[in-house]
Amino acid sequence: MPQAATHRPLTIGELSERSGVSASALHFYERNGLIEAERTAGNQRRYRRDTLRRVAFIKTSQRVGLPLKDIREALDSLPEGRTPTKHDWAKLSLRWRKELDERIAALQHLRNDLDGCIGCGCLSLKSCTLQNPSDELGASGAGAQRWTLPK
Amino acid sequence: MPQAATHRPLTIGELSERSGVSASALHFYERNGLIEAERTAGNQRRYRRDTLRRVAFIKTSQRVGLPLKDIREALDSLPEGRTPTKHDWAKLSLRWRKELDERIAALQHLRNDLDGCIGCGCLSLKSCTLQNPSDELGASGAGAQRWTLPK
DNA sequence: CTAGAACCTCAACTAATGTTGAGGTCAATC
DNA sequence: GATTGACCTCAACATTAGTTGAGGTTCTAG
Repeated sequence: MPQAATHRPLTIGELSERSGVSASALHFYERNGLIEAERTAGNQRRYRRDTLRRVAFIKTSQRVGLPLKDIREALDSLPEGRTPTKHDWAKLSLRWRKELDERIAALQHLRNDLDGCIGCGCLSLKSCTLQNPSDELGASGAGAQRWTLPK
Repeated sequence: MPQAATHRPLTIGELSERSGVSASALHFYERNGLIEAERTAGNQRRYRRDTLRRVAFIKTSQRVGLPLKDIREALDSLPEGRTPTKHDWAKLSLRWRKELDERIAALQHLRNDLDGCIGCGCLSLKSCTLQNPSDELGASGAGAQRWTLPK
């Protein structure tokens, strides 16, 4: 018995339920170029099943604090039109993991500083690396700057 | 020679320059109860010097992703009216550090999952802890939930 | 074939975190 | 004592990440 049903494209309701992302958010992602859909003759959306993985990636990336703009850029590295292979995803994940590592390092740095800085009650504005994060993060590569909040 | 000048309250321009926070943002923080100021006879703001530390705390907390609402709650634990002592700040910092630890732990967890999950290209929605963070984070205490993005 | 669930678009709204500008006042210096 | 930079308030705008609702269409089950 072939599992034809499991290859049927997903309706927006199905994608929403399976991904835990509301239909309105899916519309929003589409408007912003994060996902795409075919249309039926009657203009309803039909999603390729790998869109599920795409949405999962979006959710996961958001959970670690990335703005959609950055997520879209990353997704742009996936092949257009065809279902991404394992290799495509792995390549993407590698970059992502690197940034995650940097984010963790930055937070640990922050925590250590907190111990010696706010923790002791000093919170000196002049010398405190928490207040001048560019000194520290800048030295460890431009990439880390991406993780500081905008401004 | 006493350093009378160093105890003079700060104008908004001075506070802005020293803290690196724009005057309009300081206005905003005041409207939202994060900082406060005395007024001169001519209605201009004058900040106690410890407001500098308060603003530093706000900035630092924002850098690790906390919303102003939470920051305000934390600051509410500081004494009203008088300059907080070292002890006041230390108490506050202790709580903050705990949350920071939890955030780091959650991110590390996320990164480890990424290795085995997106990293391998599976990103299974059913079983992946990245997709169902409540399973994991929920088990390690309600506090960790605070760190997942709202929604 | 028809009822009702699911879907469509478009516009308006929300919330957080501010910025910008208009129109007017204060204060420190020449 | 006038000028000029710093300050004041208030309202409107910006951005991100969506949600809500109105009004209309499509799909599927009986």
